[in-house]
Amino acid sequence: MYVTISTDTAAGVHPIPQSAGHPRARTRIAEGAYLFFEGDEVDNLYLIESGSVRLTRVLEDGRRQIIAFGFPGDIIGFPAEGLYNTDCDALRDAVLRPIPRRLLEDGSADPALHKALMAAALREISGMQDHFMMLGRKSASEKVASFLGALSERVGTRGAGAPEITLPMGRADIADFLGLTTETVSRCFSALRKSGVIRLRGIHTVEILAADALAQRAQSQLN
Amino acid sequence: MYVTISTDTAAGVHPIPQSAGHPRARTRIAEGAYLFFEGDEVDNLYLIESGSVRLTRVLEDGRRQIIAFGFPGDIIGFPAEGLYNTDCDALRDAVLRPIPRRLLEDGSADPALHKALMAAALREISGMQDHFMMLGRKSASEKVASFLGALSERVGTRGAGAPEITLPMGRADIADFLGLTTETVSRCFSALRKSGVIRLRGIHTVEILAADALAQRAQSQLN
DNA sequence: CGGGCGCTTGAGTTAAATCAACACAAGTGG
DNA sequence: CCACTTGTGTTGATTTAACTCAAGCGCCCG
Repeated sequence: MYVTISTDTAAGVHPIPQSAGHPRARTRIAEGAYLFFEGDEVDNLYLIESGSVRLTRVLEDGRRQIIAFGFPGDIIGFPAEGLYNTDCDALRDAVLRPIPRRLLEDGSADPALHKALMAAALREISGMQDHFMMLGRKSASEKVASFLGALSERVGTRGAGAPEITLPMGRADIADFLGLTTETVSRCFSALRKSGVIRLRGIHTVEILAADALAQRAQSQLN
Repeated sequence: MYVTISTDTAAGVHPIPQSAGHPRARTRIAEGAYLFFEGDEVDNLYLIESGSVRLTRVLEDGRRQIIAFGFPGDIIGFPAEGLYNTDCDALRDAVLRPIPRRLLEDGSADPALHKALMAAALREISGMQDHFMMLGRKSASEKVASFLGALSERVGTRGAGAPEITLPMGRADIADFLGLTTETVSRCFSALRKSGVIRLRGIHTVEILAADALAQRAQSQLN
């Protein structure tokens, strides 16, 4: 999840063929369990079918950066020099479809899937570039607003009432994704709440009362 | 240039075949000239043969983030949904080998090149993740030290004397790459100079007097 | 030689981090 | 069933790293 990929873009243009990979095989990981670690040999990529995961990098001294959150429809586990380049664990119980690595590297075995994987990798590059802009050049409140806006696009419900997001991650995860502290994230949530842009229905459910105002705040810091 | 890609890794493992693309064709761009803009249709990727380029994204209000610097051996211009996702202009006069986009997307035309391009894209993803860690979780002095260390690895000279880097970019570019201001970058350079880690021979030439100390400072802020 | 741009340095300000306390819910065990 | 612990989130007070504003310097180029 790289903050700008809309559901349309992510799922629509190059859908993963149903027949892909091991058509039947599924990998299940329980909340908190790890799927792989940075430096492990890559055997499979994974298509997330349900649940959500967290891709992290850690510095020796413990500082952590969340590289991405993975939601249903996302493909995770692209190798660099044959190795995973992040840790991956489940935020919520997840079901994944393994896709053998050779289908990424060898175009002849399944051309359609190969193309879809390639497109996913390229989309990942593009999405990460938005994340750069966010990490490097946005204020705390802009970051949080951008994050909520992107999540709303990607995994929000769009029913009759106000759009709603269920956050599978905690404040600390959001902080580590945005390059902030939990306190700052919390304060930004509070500010959005107090100005009527969002409403919190429990800690993990965000109602978006004013999507336009949220979009404003994602680009300029008019409190 | 994504801050951790060593020359070995970048050039060694999956070299771009000499025959690639239009074997003879070359594109030349003069210092300051643009090669492409964000949103342009991608016709070619480019292998940088000489010179250096700058890949940037700009926010409506003018805030700028440099996504990457491109040096000889790098491949730039990976499309997302068929479009370039950054602007690209030359820091120094550059010579580029165009590689038709279809050779990335169609594996059958030139399998070896296709594989090499795929590997380059995957390496790019991995490299960007290091950049995330840097933007999100490192202090200004750590960022600058990391940057100089990475540049030294990538384009430094390693002769008899002290290793040396020729910076093709100005302080403002470094700032926009690291998510800092020019003033802060300048102060970090001065701090490194005053503590004897580097020496400046003119504004664009950095001698690394203590590579070990530089590496230290890239990970922990012992001034 | 003069002008201008890019770099450096200093002083003051500010956004976010840090430090600290507290609230609240969920889970545990007596 | 209630005390107690534990984890997570919120809020407040204070500190600090980096930004902003401002001035000066030096180098390149006409």
